[in-house]
Amino acid sequence: MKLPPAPRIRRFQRRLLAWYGVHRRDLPWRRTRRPYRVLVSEIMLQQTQVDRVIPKYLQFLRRYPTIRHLARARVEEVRRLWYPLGYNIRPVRLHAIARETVARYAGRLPDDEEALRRLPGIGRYTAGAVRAFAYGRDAAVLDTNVRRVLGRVFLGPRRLARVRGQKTFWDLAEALLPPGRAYDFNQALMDFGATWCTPRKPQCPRCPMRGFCATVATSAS
DNA sequence: AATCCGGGGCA
DNA sequence: TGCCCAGGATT
Repeated sequence: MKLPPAPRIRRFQRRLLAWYGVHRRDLPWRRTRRPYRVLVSEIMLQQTQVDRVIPKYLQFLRRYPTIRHLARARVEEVRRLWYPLGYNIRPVRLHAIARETVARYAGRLPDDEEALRRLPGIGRYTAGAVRAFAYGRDAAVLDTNVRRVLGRVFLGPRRLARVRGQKTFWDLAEALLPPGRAYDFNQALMDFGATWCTPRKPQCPRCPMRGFCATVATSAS
């Protein structure tokens, strides 16, 4: 697809980061960059809302403070502690990641995409999240929030309706990433989608992207 | 690229 | 009830 022109990209980056400075959420996993904690949060957040993850994240880390604690645990116990987050294959895979990381990587989670994605339960999103949030790398993330924001702002309803796969969105997410600021930019993008550019009743009237958003421009109101 | 996966919150 | 949620694995 045709990527947005450079000036628009810069304007989007600037306005998103400015918005983030004012409206960002204070979430437990933003208080650390330790790879293990980032990993636990990202696995829990797969298809699961932030508000349901927070208490379980804190409880899980109290029970398994390090990746070695988790690796030593019995999988059945980990599975019980997971309830009621759902997708109960996730704790099994997280436990397997802990054991494999201790066994093959001396307890240090890999920071390269290929090694991360060989681990069970880590796909493109989670690999990018670990690389950006734990290791400060310039890695893009694409989740349901980012997809909605980018689809609205840069594609608009007409083009959006014709998009099939995820490639368009990944290309956009990578093109927009400001080098050296992937942590804040990715967190900002997800916060923005979760609290401003929401599925229903988005905050268009006071949206910082209003001037160039491809969707607000076509909406009746 | 399409489908399936588990469970809870909310309009 | 139906939609939505910081996706990944399998086909």
